[in-house]
Amino acid sequence: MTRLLLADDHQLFVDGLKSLLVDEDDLCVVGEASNGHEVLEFCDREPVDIVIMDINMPVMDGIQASRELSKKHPSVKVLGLSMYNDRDFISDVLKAGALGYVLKNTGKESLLKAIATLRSGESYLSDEVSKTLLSGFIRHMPYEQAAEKLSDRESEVLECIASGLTTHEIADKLFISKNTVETHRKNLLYKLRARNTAELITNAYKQRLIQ
Amino acid sequence: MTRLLLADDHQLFVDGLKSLLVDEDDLCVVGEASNGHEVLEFCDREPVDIVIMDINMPVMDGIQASRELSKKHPSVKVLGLSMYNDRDFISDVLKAGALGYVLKNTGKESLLKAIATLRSGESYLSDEVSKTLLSGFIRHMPYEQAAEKLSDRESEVLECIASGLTTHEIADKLFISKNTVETHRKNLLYKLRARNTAELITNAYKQRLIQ
DNA sequence: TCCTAAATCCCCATTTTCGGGGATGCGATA
DNA sequence: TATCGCATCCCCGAAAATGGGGATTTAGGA
Repeated sequence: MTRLLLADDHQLFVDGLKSLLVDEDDLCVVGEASNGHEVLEFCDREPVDIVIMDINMPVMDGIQASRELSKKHPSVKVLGLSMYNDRDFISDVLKAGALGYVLKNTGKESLLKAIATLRSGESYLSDEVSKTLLSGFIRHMPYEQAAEKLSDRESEVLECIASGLTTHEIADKLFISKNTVETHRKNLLYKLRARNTAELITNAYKQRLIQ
Repeated sequence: MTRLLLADDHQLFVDGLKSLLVDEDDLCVVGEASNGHEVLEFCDREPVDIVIMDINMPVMDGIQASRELSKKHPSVKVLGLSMYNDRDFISDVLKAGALGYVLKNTGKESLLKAIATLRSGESYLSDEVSKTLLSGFIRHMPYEQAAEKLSDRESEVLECIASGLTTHEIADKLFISKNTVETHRKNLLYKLRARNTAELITNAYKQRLIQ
């Protein structure tokens, strides 16, 4: 009997999944969570085999939750669930410790297969997902390593830029010189491979660095 | 017996809903669709009482589908379903002809209530949703009328800006003078209430005008 | 200890945006 | 018909961003 924890901030989706899984007699939904914190709390209290975790959740998202979980409860397996078939995104999820990733637009069979595979200790990626990952690795190898993480300060500056502040205004707000802000801006443009502010913001959104 | 058509591009969600609704003996899921076109096609073929329609779908989204449906099949009632509790968004859905709107993060009960209410010919908005709508109308009245729709050309220019093209490059791409692009850019800044390109792109993302 | 990354600061030339102004033609619609 | 929105085009000056260059300090890891 596999003990499942369902984590999704959309109650309706959780209800649907539960009702979908209740027919399977080797599966048992032992709990629900609507954010990452609740997942961690639940796993502290009760034994769980697999967490079926939506990635986009408020308070603490699925990626952060997977990271924490793999530290505190390495025996708990995480199956990532999301609508996004995006290379960087999937890559983040797997790096965070998830053993599997399933798109929300796949069917019941795929989900059951993923659960069974994870249960046996192997990892599971649906066909579409593994295709996306592979194509990414092949095409964007030089791009990949350059997609460095932003420093805290850079993220802060990025947010300010996105909200429409000019370099000078950001300098005032953060109590630094405008030259410093200019440097951060330059580094952001370089790191996000953008030619100007517009592309910077677009890429930031696509790479989920803001919002 | 109420005939339901489920429209959502996430097969897993559809499967979940179906399994959730199968217990209700006054409800009957007569079909599924994964985009707006399929909804219209299905309604051309078979009688449907209520379409439970995800708003964010590829090919033809729920808003467009609702609009078409209210022309061609006014008897078919639409229950909008989405994760977004956003005033403008909900308003668009209702304007498109949907009789109800339910958030995906509400529970089974809320959905059943919505179906029953729509069945009786009344409209249904969950508590959260109606709160959002009302607060919006009260707070943003002057803002509201100014949130005009963008023209086709403006949207096109917006996309170009977002992808990092300069005014000159956009002019070349669209075979117009750069003065024209400048004018469009100015109008975009005005319409989206942005002070500069960065805020323009940010607001465009927030108002779902791109991506 | 040495090395590196991050954060801070500075200068300068070129390009682009921003925010005013104004103008024409066209098609819809009131 | 007359107005209105849309798309097109034009000019200009001030402000900001862009893209080079260079620099110091501090904190942390190898």
